[in-house]
Amino acid sequence: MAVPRAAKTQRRTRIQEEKEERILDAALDVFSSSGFRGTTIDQIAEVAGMSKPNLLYYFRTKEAIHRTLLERMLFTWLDPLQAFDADGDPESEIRSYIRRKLEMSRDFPRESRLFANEILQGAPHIEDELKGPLKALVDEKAEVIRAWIKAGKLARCDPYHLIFSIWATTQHYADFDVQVRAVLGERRAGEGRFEDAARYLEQLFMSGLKIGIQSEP
Amino acid sequence: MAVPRAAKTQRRTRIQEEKEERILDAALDVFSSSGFRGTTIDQIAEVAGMSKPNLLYYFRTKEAIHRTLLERMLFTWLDPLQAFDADGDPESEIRSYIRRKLEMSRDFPRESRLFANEILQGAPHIEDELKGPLKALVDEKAEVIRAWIKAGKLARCDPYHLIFSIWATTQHYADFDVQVRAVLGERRAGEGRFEDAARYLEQLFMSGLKIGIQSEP
DNA sequence: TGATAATTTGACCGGTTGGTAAAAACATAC
DNA sequence: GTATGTTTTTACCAACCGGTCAAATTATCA
Repeated sequence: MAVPRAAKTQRRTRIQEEKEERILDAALDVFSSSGFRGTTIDQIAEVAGMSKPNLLYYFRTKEAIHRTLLERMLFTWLDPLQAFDADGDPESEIRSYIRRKLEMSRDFPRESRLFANEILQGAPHIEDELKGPLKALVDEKAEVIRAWIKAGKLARCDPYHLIFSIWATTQHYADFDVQVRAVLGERRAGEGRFEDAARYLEQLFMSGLKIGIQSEP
Repeated sequence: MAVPRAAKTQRRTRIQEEKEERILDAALDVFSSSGFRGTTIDQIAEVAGMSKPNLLYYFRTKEAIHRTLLERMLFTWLDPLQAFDADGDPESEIRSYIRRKLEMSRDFPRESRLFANEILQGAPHIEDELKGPLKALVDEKAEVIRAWIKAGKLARCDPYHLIFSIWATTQHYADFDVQVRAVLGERRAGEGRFEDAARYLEQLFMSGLKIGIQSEP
């Protein structure tokens, strides 16, 4: 009897781990650029270099692959915001948050697009995660920001929209990559665009929030 | 002989115009939330309240509907940037550009999501539009911004990334609407969120670009 | 080595999908 | 009325899609 995913040995074999990883990597490729419904198992199988039934031996359904990817992604997604430290000072905390998020757009664009796709379609698979853990985390960090404002370390502003604007501007470079490249043209669309973006965003947010500037009482 | 779309009369009849409009509206609904491949003709037909073959009498293929929507959308999409006036002053021009883009996110979220979907999938249908007309327009406006900076009316910054950041922050409220609502919670997710966003973004960009502030020579 | 379990394959299935054909139903002009 | 052109419907098809099954192949280990 061939029960998938090694029910007998319980411990996953080397070959299982490798194949599952290859499948998830291929699936991330396809899902992130075609969305859930736009992706076929055959496409994933082809990218992963195996037959469809073989792939389905490791993941029983298309949904199972997608679910696994979303779970992994959400975890790393919340990570930078977790690191936001109430005891740090606003300047370095916000600055490094922006930098980290931008690095994620540069290094994990597929994950960003997978997330964007999911949200665009109305977040059918992760609505609970958004309303639960994500909201809780943002609420917590918004409170931190509010405290900084009260302490006069930051310009008065809506903490939620501040967070939204950091998400939007940084993820833009992953999600709208094609557009960014098209507009910048070949000459400026190299890897340097991320450093340019970092410089610009730092300036925008730092002086936009009047961090380190004591003008206007 | 029944040639679709009135080849004989040449002029489109009232009934044709109405039906085509209904189809496009329904298609915008479905395409914007499911992407091209994720959308079925049957879904569009059902939302439009007609049978699939009847729908295909007005648009011969799924692609034809999609193409029509994208063309229309691109036109209105570039409109606010067109309005960017070199002879105006930076403060009011940028301020009103942000306001307009945000209004578009509020009033035409489906169009925004249609565009986002297309870009996410690598812009297969509009790559030429991006590299041609869009790039040309942005190049032109970037030059305007550069001139403002040279004239000391604006903080020194990369004009392209300035434009990107306005796109990103404003469109975020349409494309990531589900997430925004989830995070804000029921209490704050009403229509007022757009006014909050407008206030916040105005502050961010106005003081971020040091418009009207003469600190630091 | 052989026995046993894990992996891979090819053939297949029912449902869906984009799209067609032809004729029925409807509108319009004379 | 009838003739002509337009719109809608019914029935259909071939390709595709997610997933199953049983048999064949390969790895593991006593």
